[in-house]
Amino acid sequence: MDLLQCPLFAGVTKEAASRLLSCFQAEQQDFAPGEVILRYDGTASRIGILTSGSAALSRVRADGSVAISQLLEESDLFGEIFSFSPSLDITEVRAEEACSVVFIDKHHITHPCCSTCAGHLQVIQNLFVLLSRKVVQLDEKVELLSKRTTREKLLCFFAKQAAKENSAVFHMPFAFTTLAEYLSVDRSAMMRELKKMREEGFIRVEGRTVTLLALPEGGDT
Amino acid sequence: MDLLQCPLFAGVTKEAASRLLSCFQAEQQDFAPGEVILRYDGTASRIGILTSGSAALSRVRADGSVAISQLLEESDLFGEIFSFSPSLDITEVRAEEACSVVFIDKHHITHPCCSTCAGHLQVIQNLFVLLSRKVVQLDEKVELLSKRTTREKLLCFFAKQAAKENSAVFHMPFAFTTLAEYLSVDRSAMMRELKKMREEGFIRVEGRTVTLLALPEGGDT
DNA sequence: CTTTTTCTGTTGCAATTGCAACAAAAATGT
DNA sequence: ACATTTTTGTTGCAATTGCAACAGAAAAAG
Repeated sequence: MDLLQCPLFAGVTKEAASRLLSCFQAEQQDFAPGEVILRYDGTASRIGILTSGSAALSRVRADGSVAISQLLEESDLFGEIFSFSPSLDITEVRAEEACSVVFIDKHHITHPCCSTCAGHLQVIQNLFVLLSRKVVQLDEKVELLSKRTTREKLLCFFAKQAAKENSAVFHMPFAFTTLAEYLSVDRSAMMRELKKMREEGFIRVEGRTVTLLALPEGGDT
Repeated sequence: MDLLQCPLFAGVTKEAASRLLSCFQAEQQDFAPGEVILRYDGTASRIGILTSGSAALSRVRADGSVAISQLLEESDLFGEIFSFSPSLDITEVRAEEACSVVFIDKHHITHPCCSTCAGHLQVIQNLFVLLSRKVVQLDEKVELLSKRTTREKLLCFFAKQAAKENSAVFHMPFAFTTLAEYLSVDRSAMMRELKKMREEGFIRVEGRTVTLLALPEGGDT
């Protein structure tokens, strides 16, 4: 995606946007799949905006196991300001697909260098909207993790995914191994539960295509 | 807390703030402990700002069990815009202590009626800061819930609490029953684990005062 | 087109967890 | 001060889960 067409600059003219970018001292950077985009280390000044590709924010435990905290897609925000003071777990953002990222120092956003700049106010409003979206995403994650059993977590995730694609047949956005890290459950235990659910006729799984045959709970509305 | 001294109006003169409040068509309302402040029902227009007291945003499951999603304190934000489209669970904000709340329609914030209003830009920036804080809180919650075992959840929670009070001896901000709902685990199982941890000499518990005797993991730095 | 790596699928076993049910203690209301 | 409600503390038991270890399938790399 073109940075200037990114939701961050919605409602701002191209000219104003490019002026703002230099005013913000924005830095653009590309990342290959698997590369670490940012490792949280106490430096909480930069806000990252994913302008293309996909990435994951995860906590790597001392024993090496990984818990995916957030899945980041186009126009998502990330950065250490949005994180709690670090635990012993390593917190990092890693590219899933090839990514383009724009870094802006938060200072430039919250303290307008020139409030007269056309579009600055608009950008702040856009950031507000993007941040709201992140809150929604995190809230969704909390809902998932609040489910007591693996089955409930799976059903809730599937229901949300089905709602997104507006069909009982939907596509897994990532591998089952990744799903286990996202739901923060043991992979083999998750596979076992998945098998049970298949046998009991709740779902059908063909590769990464899943069909909800009976949707008990956790969906929208 | 006086609404005009709330972080939302930081850096805004009293005069400008009261002008903005009427411009925003802000509505102030008080709630007694236990009262429902807001039940999410698909009406996603109002942003709530808790100006005094404390409240909890929770999901009530079909079987009646409760999962506390967020604990809200002075100057916290809430509202359906920050929530995922509702599941079958009831989502509600309920007062813990006596609360004062100000409701503002989001429209007034994101679409300035009069961008010339002194302080409007400042309020939007303040909202950005408050929202960032909410993201941090939610991220903290996700970190807690991502822990696999009840023991890890407890230790992580205790470590954070100790960090907040900057002491290995700290005070539980709410009842153990509430803690179980917050960690989304069975209360009796949590008590059992707590007992084990006491016996193994990890912690000491006297009423609502907890002492961390050995802090293994999950703390800050 | 191999080779290597990652992902899927499975299982036994031990440990943890949720559930139900209860008694005692503490807090709350009248 | 007494009655009532809520919270704490406990336990047995069944079910779920994590862990470890593995084999085959699929995907990625060379």
